[in-house]
Amino acid sequence: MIVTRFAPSPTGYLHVGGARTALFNWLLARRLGGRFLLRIEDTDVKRNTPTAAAQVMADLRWLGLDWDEGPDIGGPSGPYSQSERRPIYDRYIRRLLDEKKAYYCFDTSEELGALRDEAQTEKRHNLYQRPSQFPTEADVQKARAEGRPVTVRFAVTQTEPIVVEDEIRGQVTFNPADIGDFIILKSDGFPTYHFAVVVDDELMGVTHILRGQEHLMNTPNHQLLQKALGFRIPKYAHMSVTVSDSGGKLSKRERPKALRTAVEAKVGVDHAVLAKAGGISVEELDSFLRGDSAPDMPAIDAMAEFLGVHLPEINVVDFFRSGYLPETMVNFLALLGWNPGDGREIMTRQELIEAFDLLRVTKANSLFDRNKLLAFNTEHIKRTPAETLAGHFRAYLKAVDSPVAGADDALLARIIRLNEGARTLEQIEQKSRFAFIPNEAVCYDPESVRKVLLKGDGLAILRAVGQGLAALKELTPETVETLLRGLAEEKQVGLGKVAQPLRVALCGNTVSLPIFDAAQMLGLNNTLKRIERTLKEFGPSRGS
RNA sequence: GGCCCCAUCGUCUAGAGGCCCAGGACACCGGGUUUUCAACCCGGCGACAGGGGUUCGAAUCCCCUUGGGGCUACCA
Repeated sequence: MIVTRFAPSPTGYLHVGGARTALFNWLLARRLGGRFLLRIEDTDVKRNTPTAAAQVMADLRWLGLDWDEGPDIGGPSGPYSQSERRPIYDRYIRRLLDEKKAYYCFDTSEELGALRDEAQTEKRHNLYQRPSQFPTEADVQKARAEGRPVTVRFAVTQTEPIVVEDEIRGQVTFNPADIGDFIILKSDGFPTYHFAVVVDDELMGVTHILRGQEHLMNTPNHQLLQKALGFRIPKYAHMSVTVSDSGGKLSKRERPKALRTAVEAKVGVDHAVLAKAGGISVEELDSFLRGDSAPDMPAIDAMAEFLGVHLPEINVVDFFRSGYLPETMVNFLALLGWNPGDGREIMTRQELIEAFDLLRVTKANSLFDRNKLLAFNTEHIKRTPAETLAGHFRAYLKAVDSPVAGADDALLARIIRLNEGARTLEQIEQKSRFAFIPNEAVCYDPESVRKVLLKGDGLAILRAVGQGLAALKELTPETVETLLRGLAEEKQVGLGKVAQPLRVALCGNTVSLPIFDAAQMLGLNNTLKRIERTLKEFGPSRGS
C-alpha cells in the first residue's frame, strides 16, 4: 500500500504551485489505491497565520482533492500538525544527541550571519565548523543562563557519495563534503523542516515523496538523517517548477507586484482614498509602493478592485473568484508536467486518476499559460453537467456578491443555457447582471453608445423598436424576434442594426445575452422603461 | 561564486536510434457562420539552442558551450 502526502506550511492561501503538488500526490495515491495524507507543517511560528490551515483545506476541498488522514479528520498517525508533535521530535533529537550524531550549538544569528558574509566575500562554500568536542549538558545550562540561543546540529560524518534515486530524474549524486552540519532543532524548541519532515514521513508511513524540485537539494540531508535514525528511505520524485510568464518561479508575490505597477502606471491616484479602499493606512500604502512591505491579500484584492485592475491569479481562490471551474484547474494543473501519452487533454478527475503514471511526468519546468487555461475552462463549462455547473455558478455568485444570486434555479439554469460557449463564470455573470439591477443602475458604455446609438440612426431605430414592443400583446423571445426582423426588413437593414441599439438600451453595452431572451428576462415594463431612459439621455431633445 | 536540475513550434507537449524534411493542443494570422461577445467550421504560420563525437543512420546516446531554473536560513 502506498502512502503519499501533501504537507503545506500555513502561510496563506493555497497557490497553484502547491495545488499542483497536492494534485500529483493525490493522483498517485488514488491511482494505486493508496492513502493520501494532509499534514500541516507549522514549525515556523513567525510565519504561520491562524486561518491559513483552514483556508488551505477549503481550497483543496474545492479542487476535489480529499485526504484520508489529516488534522481535521485525524488518523492512525496523528497529530497531523507539526506544532502538536514536539514531544515526538524531542525524543528523536535526544537519541541523536545521545549517540553523538548531533550536537548543541550556541551561536547567535549575528555570528552565523557574519560567517556567511565572510564565506561569501571569500567565495567559499559556507560550511559550519564542527567543534572538536561536543558541548555537554552543563554547557547548555551555562549558555541558557547567559541567554545564548541553544540549537542542535546534525553532524554530517559520511564521506561516501550520497545517491538519491529519483523516480523522475534518475540517480542524482551528492558529495557529503558539500553539506555542512545543519540545524535540526531551532532555538525556539521547534525542529527545522528537515528534521520534522523526516520523522513524520517515517512515522506516518509515507512511501512516496512527490515534491517540488526546490527540495532536491534537501534530499541528501534527509537521507543522512534517515540513515542516522535507522529509518527506511522512501521513494523520492522531484517535480519541475511551474514558472510564471514574467520569468522565475510562479510566486505569490506577483499580485502585489502587479498592483504596484498598476498604481505607478495610473496618474493621479489619491493615496488616501486608495489606502482607505484597501483598509490600510496611508503609511502602509506608501511603504508598499516603495517596495518595502506588502499588505495582506484581502487588502491587495480590495485595492485592485477599487482601481479596476485585474491581477494575475496565483492562489486557488483567485481562480475561483475569476470564474474558473475546479474541474478546469485540476485538469490543467495535471497537464503541467504530465500527460497521458495518448494525446488526450480535456479529462475528468476520474480519467486523470486512471491514466496517471509517475513515468510520464516530465522533467522540464513549464510555464503557466493563462490562455490555455481559459480554453480549458471553456471546454469544461461545456462539458460539465448542468446541475454541477449550476452549483459552481451559485457558489461563484455568492463569493463575488453578485445580484444574479437572486435568480431562482430555473432562471439560473436558463442563464447558463443562454451562455453556451462562455469562457468563465465571470463572463456569464457579467452578461446576465443587467437583468438583476434596477433600471437606473444601468451604466452606459460610452464607446457602445457612440458607435451604436449616436453614429448612425440608432436612436431613431430604437424609438421604432420601443413603439413596436409597446404594441406587443405578449413579450416572448419569439415575438421580439419577429418584431425586430420585420423592422429590419422594413428599413432594408441587417438585423444587427436594429438589435444593437436595443442591446445598448437594455444592457448598457454591446456584449450581452441573445437580445430576444434578454428582453424577455427583463419583462415588457422594464424594457420599455430602459428604452425610454436611453432615448431621453442620448436623444436630440437633450440640446433643445 | 559553489552545488544541483533542465533544454522539441510563442506556450504545454508527443517523440525511448530508422515509422519524423517532427504529430497534437492553446495562442496567433486568414476565411466562413452570426443579432453582440463568445462558441463553432475550414485553412495557414510555426520548433529539435549551438558545436563536436558514437552509428550505415540521431530530436532521440556521449562530451563541451550557451541558455533557463532551483538551492546555497535557527523558511518550508
